[in-house]
Parts: sequence; C-alpha cells; structure tokens
Amino acid sequence: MARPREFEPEEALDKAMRQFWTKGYHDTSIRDLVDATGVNYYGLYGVFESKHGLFLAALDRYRDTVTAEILAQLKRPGPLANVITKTYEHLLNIGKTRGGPIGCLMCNTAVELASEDPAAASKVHANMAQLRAGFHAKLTEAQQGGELAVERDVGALAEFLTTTVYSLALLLRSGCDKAYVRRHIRTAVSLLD
Amino acid sequence: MARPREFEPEEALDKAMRQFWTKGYHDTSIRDLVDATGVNYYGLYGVFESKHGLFLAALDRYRDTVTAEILAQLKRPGPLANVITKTYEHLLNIGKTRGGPIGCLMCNTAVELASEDPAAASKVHANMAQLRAGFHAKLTEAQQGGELAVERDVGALAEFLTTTVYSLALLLRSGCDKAYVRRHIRTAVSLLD
DNA sequence: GCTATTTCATAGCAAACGATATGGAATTGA
DNA sequence: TCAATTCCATATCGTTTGCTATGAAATAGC
Repeated sequence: MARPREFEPEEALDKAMRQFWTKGYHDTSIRDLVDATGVNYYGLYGVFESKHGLFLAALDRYRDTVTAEILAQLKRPGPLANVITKTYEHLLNIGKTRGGPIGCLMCNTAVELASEDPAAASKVHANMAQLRAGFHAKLTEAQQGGELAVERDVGALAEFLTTTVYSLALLLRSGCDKAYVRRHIRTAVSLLD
Repeated sequence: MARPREFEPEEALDKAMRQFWTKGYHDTSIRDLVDATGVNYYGLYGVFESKHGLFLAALDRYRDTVTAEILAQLKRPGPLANVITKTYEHLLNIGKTRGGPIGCLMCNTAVELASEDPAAASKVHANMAQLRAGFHAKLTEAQQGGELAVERDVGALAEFLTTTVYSLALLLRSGCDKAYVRRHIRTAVSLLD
C-alpha cells in the first residue's frame, strides 16, 4: 500500500451524476467535474477511465438511486390510481436545484445522446424496461384484484405510464410550472378509470 | 451594390436547422454548420450574427415549417380521434435521416437548452402554446359538435395532447421502434373516448 | 528512518472551439 | 476602365476541450 485516497468514489460519482444531470454531457467539461466532485484528474481517471466512462457510471448510479426510489414508490400498497399518482407526484421532488428542476437524467440522455452513443442508449432503454416492469406488475396486480378491467391492455398501459415519467421530466426541465405538471398527471392517470 | 451572395439565406437556414436538429446545439460546431450549409463563416455571421443567433433563427424556421405543418394537419376536417391520430402519425414521418428519426427540434431544445438559455426557452414555450391552441380549437369544435362530452376539461386535454407530441418525439429520438410509438399514440388517443 | 508505492496538485499537450482579420475575386456605378 | 463595395476563401486569434506528464506529499513495510 501507499498514500490513501482522499475521496469516496461513490460520493464523487454522486456529485458527478448531479453535474451531468444539470448540464448534460456535452456541456459538462472535465474541469466542471473536478470542481463539482472536489476530486482531481488523477483520481477521476484512475477510477472511471474517461469522461465517457464516468458518464456511464453516473447513469448506473442514477438507476441505483433515483430509479430505484421510483420503483419503490410503485411497490407501495394501495389503490392503483393512488399509487401511480403518488409515484408521479414524487417526481416533482427529484432533481431540484436553485435554478429549478432539472428533470430526469435518463430522459435528458435519451434526447441528447441516445442517437449517437450506443452505450448510453442501452442504459436508457434498460431504465425504461425497469420502469415498464414496475408499472406492469402494479397493473397486473390491480387487474387480478378487480381494480382494473380485464380487457385493458396491461402491456400498452405500462408502456404509456413509463413514457409519462419521461414526459413529466421533460415538462419540469423545460420550465413548466408545477400546476401544469400536476394537470398532466391527473389527465394521464384518468386513463386508468 | 457589389458582389452578390452565392447562397440563399432561407436554404442555408434550412440546412443549419437540420444540423442543430440532428446533433443538438452544443455538439454542433460552426465548422459543422459551414459544411452542412455550404456557406462560409462570413456569410453565416453576416446574416445570423453568431452561432446562437443562427440557432434562434433555426427555431423560428422550425416553427414556420414543421410546426406549421402539424397545425395544418390538426385543422383538417374529420372525426376528432381520427384527426388527432393522423396528426400523430404524421410525426412518424418528420425528422427522418439515414441514422434514424431525430425527434423534434423543440423537444430536443426543451431538454438541452431551456434551463440555461432564456431566449431558446421562450421559443420552445411559444411553440407549445401554438400546439395547445391548435388542439384546443379542435377539441372545442368536437365538443360543440357533440363528439366530446361537455364535462371534459378541454384545456387540460389540449395540454395533454401537446405534451404527447413531445413524448412521441422523445420516443422516436431515443430509438424506440414505430410499433412502440404507435401503441403510445393509440393509448393516448383512447383518452378521448 | 528509509525506500517503494500510490495519490495529489498542477503544468502542459495537441486539437477543436467560437469568432475575427486579411487579401483576392466578383460586381456595380461612373 | 476603374474605384468602390461586397462577398468568398482562408489564416489566425485567444480559449477551452479531453487528456497526460511531472514532481511533491503521504503512507506501508522493513
């Protein structure tokens, strides 16, 4: 052994994720990341290989924290429409900054990078699949409980509810106010009636 | 007068718009724009002032062409759900490239720039307002014709349908296949039943 | 306490960035 | 035909980019 690291990789990754989340991939420089994490070049490159590698790690970190929390919200017991609405309302509280909400890193990445970066696109689609599975489970449970009509297409609904997560993030990031977003939630959820 | 211009500003703007549409603002360099338009630096800067000025002009051009065509689709006569579905199906045909669909410039800009560029954000929101007005007119017409229940909230529905335009663009840009997008269209439009 | 090893801090690299300056080519009015 | 003017083509500006190299600082084993 020798001189020990002066930073916690997970903590640094968390701050880097936040930076990418706020400014996007192309508009975030390595110097921005050094400033945001407090970790020097050597440390960042030693652990994450490159800017791109750090970004991919940030996407994983996002899945393991933010997406995981969304899925946890979805798993909570309760009437279908209530749980879905609560889950969507939860989105209003993530990605808050002084400059306003910054949406969802996966949604942002889908738009900024998915078409030119296969590795990023793959992680974005994996995230969509996770959300879809979460909604699908809840919908199926509701259908079996007689809460949702058996003739409803659970697969299509799960996809729709997943896309709505991204839609809400887009509205928030683009600066629409909360009342606007809440109306969208209400309208989208009314599809389950 | 003196030496005449060797390029058509509108034609150059069209190509620049396409470039921004494909790669986004930050990832498009002035040299990319020179290559894409065939116009040299002097010409671009003489007409559009700066990269940012050219981008804002591209947003206007997008509104006057792509958004205008969407609104035209919306104004066509026919049953409500049919017209809305056709309008959404039309989105599948815009922004096609060899590398796949590139979504919607306004949606892309909402995610990439709206939070840091007030001028761009303003144009994005103006675009949303135009779409909302188009949907609102169609919905009101349908309501008056007895096609849509009078108790339905036309304002909220118009907002929802507008956001759906952006959602579809996001799905297309992120690489979802057409069947996936078409299912989303069907589910969203079923809200009007 | 000394050496080996790893990290930190910073200077520096070539390349690309947005933007401008410069000189020659093309056109007009005289 | 010849200034005057405008545009094209290109060289160049100072910065910033992602990334690397270098030397000092901090630890472990001996």
